[in-house]
Amino acid sequence: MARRFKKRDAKASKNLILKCAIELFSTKGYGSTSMDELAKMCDLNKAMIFYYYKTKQGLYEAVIIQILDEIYNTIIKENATLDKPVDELESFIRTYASFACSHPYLPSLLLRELSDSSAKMPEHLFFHMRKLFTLFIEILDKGVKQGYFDDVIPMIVYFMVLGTLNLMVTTKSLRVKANKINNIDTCAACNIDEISTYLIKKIKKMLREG
Amino acid sequence: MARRFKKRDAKASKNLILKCAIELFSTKGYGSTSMDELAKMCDLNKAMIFYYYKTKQGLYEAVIIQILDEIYNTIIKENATLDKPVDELESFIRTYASFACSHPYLPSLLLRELSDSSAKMPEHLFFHMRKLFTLFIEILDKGVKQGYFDDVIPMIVYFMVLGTLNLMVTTKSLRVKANKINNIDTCAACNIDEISTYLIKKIKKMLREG
Amino acid sequence: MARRFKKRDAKASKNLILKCAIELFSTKGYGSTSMDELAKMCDLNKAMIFYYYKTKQGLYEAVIIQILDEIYNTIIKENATLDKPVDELESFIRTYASFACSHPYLPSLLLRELSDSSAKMPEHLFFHMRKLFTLFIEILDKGVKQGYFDDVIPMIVYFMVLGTLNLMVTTKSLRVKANKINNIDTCAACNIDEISTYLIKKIKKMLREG
Amino acid sequence: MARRFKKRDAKASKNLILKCAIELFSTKGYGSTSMDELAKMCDLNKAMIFYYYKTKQGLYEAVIIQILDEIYNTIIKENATLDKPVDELESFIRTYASFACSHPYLPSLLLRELSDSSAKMPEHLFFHMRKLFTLFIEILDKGVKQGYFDDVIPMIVYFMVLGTLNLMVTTKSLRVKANKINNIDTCAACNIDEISTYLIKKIKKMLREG
DNA sequence: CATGAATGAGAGTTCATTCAT
DNA sequence: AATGAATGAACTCTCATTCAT
Repeated sequence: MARRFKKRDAKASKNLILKCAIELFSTKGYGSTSMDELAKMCDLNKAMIFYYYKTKQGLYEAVIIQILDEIYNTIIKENATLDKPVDELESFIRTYASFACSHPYLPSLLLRELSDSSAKMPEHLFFHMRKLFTLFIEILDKGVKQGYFDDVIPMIVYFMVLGTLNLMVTTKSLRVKANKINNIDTCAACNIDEISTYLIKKIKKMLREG
Repeated sequence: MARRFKKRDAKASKNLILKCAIELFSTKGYGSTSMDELAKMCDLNKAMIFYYYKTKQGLYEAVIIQILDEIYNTIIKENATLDKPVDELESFIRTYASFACSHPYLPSLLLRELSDSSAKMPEHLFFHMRKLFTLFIEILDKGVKQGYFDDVIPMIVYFMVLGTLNLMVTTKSLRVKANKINNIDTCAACNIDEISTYLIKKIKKMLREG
Repeated sequence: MARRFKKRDAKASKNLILKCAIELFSTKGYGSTSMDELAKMCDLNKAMIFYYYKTKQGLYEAVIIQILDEIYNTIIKENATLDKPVDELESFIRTYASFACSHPYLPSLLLRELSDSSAKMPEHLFFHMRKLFTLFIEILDKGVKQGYFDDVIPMIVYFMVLGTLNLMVTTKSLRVKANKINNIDTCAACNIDEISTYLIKKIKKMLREG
Repeated sequence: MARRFKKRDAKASKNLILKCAIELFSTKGYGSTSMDELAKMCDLNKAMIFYYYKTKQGLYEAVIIQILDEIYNTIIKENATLDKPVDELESFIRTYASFACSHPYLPSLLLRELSDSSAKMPEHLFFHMRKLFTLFIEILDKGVKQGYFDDVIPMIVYFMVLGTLNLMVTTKSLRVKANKINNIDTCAACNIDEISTYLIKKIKKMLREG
């Protein structure tokens, strides 16, 4: 006999919604994601979404904060064991890269959000975005003070890292396709480690003194 | 006697729609852009949009192709007068940057499109995307052959350029805001020329032999 | 072969919606009236309602204004031929009464609206309400000046007329029922003319000098 | 240790719900009142409402009965000390008026209910409505028999009293506003005693013999 | 070319109500 | 007695699109 009412595990339900929402929002974008579809995807009643997250926009913000928090915490943990800024920079890049890779939807979501009419971005969401950047700045600053780096504009360097990784991850399938058609080298076979290694090498060289 | 029907030549109407569509699609995303709004924006009947572009998706593709074509043509024209690959690279970057700046919606649209579930991207749209990249490859290749550049993975370098510029342009207002709040250096005051100059310098250094 | 698209008679459609809306709003109240039901009732697509009236609230206001206007115009026309205030008062009452009777939903709608948290009543709706009352005031004023009436507080007298007529009309079926059950005299058999006659007689007596 | 469940005695909770329900139903109408809102208003769990009153409709009926009962009992008590019908009539009017004034939501609720598609009004609710009217009839009858009143149709007189008072109370803010805008005399400054006094005087005059 | 009326499907959101605890 | 999670249906409203004129 099928039960009419699902299990009453609030945390599980709330998390399930968040998890599915991350996937949908990032693959289809905010406007093209429907709450009907989301509800069906996590096999929950549509009303539950609003029960937990009030509005679609509210859910969306929860999604972004969740992602940013995860990255931030992962990076912080990794960097705890290091002390040379060059290593910390490398760790930052590798962590972000592997995170982006294992959460392939995340970059597109961040890209989308960053490129939105950003004026109206809610404060608490904005706050989480700055946290990650501030961490990056500190690493570069330390590197400059200790003589490893020179001529640094943190914001631009930050976007060179994020922009490149995000695009490389999100365009994966596109690059494979382009490679097949035109036989142009789109780095179609590169895995994320190779990409990170190249990027790190180049960023280091670019920031080196002299 | 007032005319019931506005008399505009077809081309003007079609172009007006395209122009407004570019702005809307890039500021709000595909799903959140409504044809009603678009029609109101260009003071034309909604049915005209469908008359000219058949479907919303069709209009969207026209928008992207239009953008890519403009960039491509602009770059081609600029580069016609140059012959050193280093100069061509610089020209490519500056042209793209200033274009992105004067069409502030374009980068977000490209970011959005690139990061979409790209499998279903229509062939002819895809074709235009590759054209631009191929141009970039040729510049780098020439640079390598003539001994200016070394250890080049074109795809990654390409995304370092596009990713950085796109993000710097689209996050402008966000960066200004972050700077005011936290007093962190977000390059809030940099104009597009300064950004380009820094980027070019770093890319050159990074690709230099040795 | 059934046509997929209905006749394109804008005026007819718009009026049909208004007509049905009057009936629904007044029999079920604002909150309990659904636009789905309304659409079905006038055999039109639901979207048409919003096409013509923007929102449910907008439609509701159109309904009230429509009603008030009809009453006002009817009374004005009737009174054009009269000049003694006593006759005008009688005409006002009879016209309103017969109108209320032939539009049995109107009084309930007005009652509802009047008794709403009226602060937020839209200006143009409010305007139409005052028009009718102003007309009533003028009649009474003339009556006082010409020595027919004495000791008049127009607002209260106005509500004695409207309140009584509205209640008598809307409670018709209730009164019939109560009469059957308890054998109490609820004026169950009175028609609107008898009611008006009694009301007029009493109002006149009540306003008479001395 | 914080208690998970609030400990309120049943009666208090049940009454609280009723009290809040009266206010909501009368200010917003049946259809526009939500149980969610009601629960929030009395800081109780939504399920409790259904625990005590089974359905929304059930709660609504309880609300009306509660109101009618209060009025009835108040009037009965006041009239116990009187014996002249003229005084009883005056007492009836004053009591109802002051009650309406101190429970400003009540008249609108009664108006609403009376003007509803009254066929489906539940029997026990109907019963309470008749009780009040029967009381009024008895007063008038006595008055006729003792030669104070003449030419009386109780139902109409009843509605002249109720209709007028209800409208005067519910339109208070509206009348103030209209007075400010148009400078027409809407009795905006009258208090309930002045209104009652005028109404009583007029009703008496109107029912007087001759 | 151009218009406005018409459409069906689906959007986000709220509803009254029920159940497990 | 009391709670919060869960539900399905209904809600207002918007969508892309089509047709008659």
